[in-house]
Amino acid sequence: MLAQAISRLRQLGVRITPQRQEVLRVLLEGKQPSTAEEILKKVRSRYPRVSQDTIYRTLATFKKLGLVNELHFSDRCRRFEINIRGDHHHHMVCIQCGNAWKLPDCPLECLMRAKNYYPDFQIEDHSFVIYGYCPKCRGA
Amino acid sequence: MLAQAISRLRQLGVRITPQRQEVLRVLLEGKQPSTAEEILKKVRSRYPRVSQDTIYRTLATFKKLGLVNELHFSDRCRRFEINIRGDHHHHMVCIQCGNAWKLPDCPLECLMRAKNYYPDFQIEDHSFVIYGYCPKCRGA
DNA sequence: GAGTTATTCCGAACAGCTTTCAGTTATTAC
DNA sequence: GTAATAACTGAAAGCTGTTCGGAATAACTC
Repeated sequence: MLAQAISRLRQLGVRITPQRQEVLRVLLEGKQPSTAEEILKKVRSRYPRVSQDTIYRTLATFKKLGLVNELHFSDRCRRFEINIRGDHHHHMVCIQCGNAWKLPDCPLECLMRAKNYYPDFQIEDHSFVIYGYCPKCRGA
Repeated sequence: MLAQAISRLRQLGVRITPQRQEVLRVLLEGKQPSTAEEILKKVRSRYPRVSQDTIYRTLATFKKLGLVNELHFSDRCRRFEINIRGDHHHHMVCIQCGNAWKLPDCPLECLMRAKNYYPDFQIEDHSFVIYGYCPKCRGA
């Protein structure tokens, strides 16, 4: 998985630095979409001197290459998630703890209806997010 | 419309200040969900001394009272929209110019499927956004 | 293994938003 | 009306997530 991603980077003519490898590793391991800060923390547990803007720049690079998706939930920070081919999905997000779960499917019907309704709009992307309280945070 | 909203504020025990009335007016006039900065600019054209934090505070108050919806598109700032009863809707947003259009419907099916899939998650809200290029920005 | 050039690190800047606090004002009680 | 008071406002400072500029470093090319 990591090896795959790295060879993909190499193909794309991007330098493979230890920092980038580590960011990739963290993204692949992370089960939740992560904020830059979370990623930084994890990367620093191995490479303590990595600066936060290396993280931001790396994520920007990966995003441009399509290796990573950038997500915006209802808080102020961006989250990043590895983009695995054929794994298009949406999220259910806990307002309390910020954790996210994959939704079982995608509102395709709605997307098609919108397409018919606004035929001249050139659709590029879409997002569906459900907000609420996860089982753990419900009681607390 | 404005009078309605104001009487609703009064019912809720919130003070009716000129600043708040003006924010309401701007929101009711605005056809697009607006950023705090846009709202501030418009409010200042009548009340030049209004501070930005009054805008933020007012919007937070209105949101708490359910008078206003907060939206998150793919950029980093929040947008606000007047919440008219019975007018639940989602948005189609132009990546270029930032304008937004109301979608004809809501991905209810998808929401229900998610509900069945994660029965212990307490759903509070949801958002569906379509991104792309509007007819005007397509060519440019 | 030397050169080149992208990438990294660091400090500081920036944008959007929030807090604090002193002063003002819309509302309530008289 | 008038006074009391709790809610509100404006100004400035502060916070958080993100980006920039430039010198130093190190990955890739030959």
